[in-house]
Amino acid sequence: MTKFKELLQDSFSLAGLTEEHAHGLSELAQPMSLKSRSVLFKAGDPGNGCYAIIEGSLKVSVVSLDGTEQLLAVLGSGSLVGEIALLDGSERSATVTALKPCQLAFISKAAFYRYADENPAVYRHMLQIMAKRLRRSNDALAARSFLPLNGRVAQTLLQLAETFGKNVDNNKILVHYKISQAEIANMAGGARENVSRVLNVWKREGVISRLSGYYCLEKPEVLRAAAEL
Amino acid sequence: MTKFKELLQDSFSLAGLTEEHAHGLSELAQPMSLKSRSVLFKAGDPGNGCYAIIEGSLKVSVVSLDGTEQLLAVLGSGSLVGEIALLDGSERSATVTALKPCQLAFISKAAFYRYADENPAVYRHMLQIMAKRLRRSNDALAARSFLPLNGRVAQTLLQLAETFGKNVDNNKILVHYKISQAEIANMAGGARENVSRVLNVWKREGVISRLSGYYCLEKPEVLRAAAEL
DNA sequence: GTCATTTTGTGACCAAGATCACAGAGACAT
DNA sequence: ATGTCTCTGTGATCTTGGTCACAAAATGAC
Repeated sequence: MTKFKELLQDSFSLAGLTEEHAHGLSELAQPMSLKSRSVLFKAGDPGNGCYAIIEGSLKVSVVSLDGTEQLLAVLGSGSLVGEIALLDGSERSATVTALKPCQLAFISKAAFYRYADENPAVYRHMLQIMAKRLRRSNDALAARSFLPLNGRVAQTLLQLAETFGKNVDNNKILVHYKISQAEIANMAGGARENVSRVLNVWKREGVISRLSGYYCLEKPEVLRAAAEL
Repeated sequence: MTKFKELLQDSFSLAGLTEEHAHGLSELAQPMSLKSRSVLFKAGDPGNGCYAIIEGSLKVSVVSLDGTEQLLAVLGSGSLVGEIALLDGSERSATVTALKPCQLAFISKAAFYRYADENPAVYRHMLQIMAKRLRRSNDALAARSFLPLNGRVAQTLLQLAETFGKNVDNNKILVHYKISQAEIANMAGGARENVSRVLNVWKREGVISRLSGYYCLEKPEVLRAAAEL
């Protein structure tokens, strides 16, 4: 078996599928890679398949007329992107851009349905993923209307921790991913300057710290409290 | 066949399933009804199934600690509610309350999966619904960060028009659903007073009007322009 | 009808956060 | 090391929209 297929299988397993289905799907997928900063697709493009992230990370965002962007998610290996258009047959709903060099696996619409029809577990799994996404999206929306900026920043940090966090010590979480304030601001929906202020208050209070460029959540419970609806 | 099952079948057909599957599912569903203003379930409750709306309407909302609520959607007959918890096996993600007396059909988790495993078309259909929901949720989030209040109100009106609108004349849309400013404000994410101001500006400009309690979108294109990201 | 309750309209004020304007720090290429 | 970027911190405004406070309408109950 090729290296690619092994990785792909791992990726699907990670995402919660059985060994067997991960293998089956990996047979149907097209390997491809993407340079950092390049765009996988833009909102409005036609969409005829989805991608599994084998390695690397990318961002899902919506860009407004004046060029400001709202990040919907930052995804790492083991995640799926581009499912929405695959599933409802409409155009791509957001823009996806590589943040780091990526190894992807493209699964065409036809291949997906062909395989899933034979293996309903794949459908169940996909539905589960969609449910999680919807849950998160609704949470973000609720946060936008209930939480002040610091709460939204807390939420964003916790979300990043979910995807990129490594537990260290007693419930301290190291976010193993280089991220700028500007990006956090785009996710939290606030101005970069104000995010900076919020972050500094927490840094002074020892709630978070920066270790060689990575954020470390020293007291996640404080953040969780701030993000409470 | 009972009246209930007929209605249910219609409901599922409306939602895009074939006659045959609508019939199959209707066999598995439990009829139930709900008085106006009563709560179907609350965020945090355990969830073991979903509901199809045969008749009536209800709202999906998230309530904050201090009691203010954010409406995620207002759903009418032919829609499905409560799928998220059904699909990811977690607790209910939002609170659902009847706005008008409702006829519902409860589909248990077990019944759903039993039937869907035999009929993959049901899975495909469900995925399509989820994709649409996710799309809308993401749009709302983007609107929250890009659009000023009037844009969000415009978006809300157009969304209501999608669910409850009847086309009349040349592209005028009558929203056949009684809704208060307070509810519009909760959907758009703004204070009721300011929504009132926005609405009045449009009323004066002839963009919208009220016909015996119902809003009528006289110039939907103006609203669409205002809601443009 | 008449009274009560819920919606709606509008002004005056206030506050959270956006925007502007820089200065200092790091990163990294040559 | 030196210069060029891109990131970060912080103060000083400015603006949107939230909050408060009512009055006027509309709706419903009896």
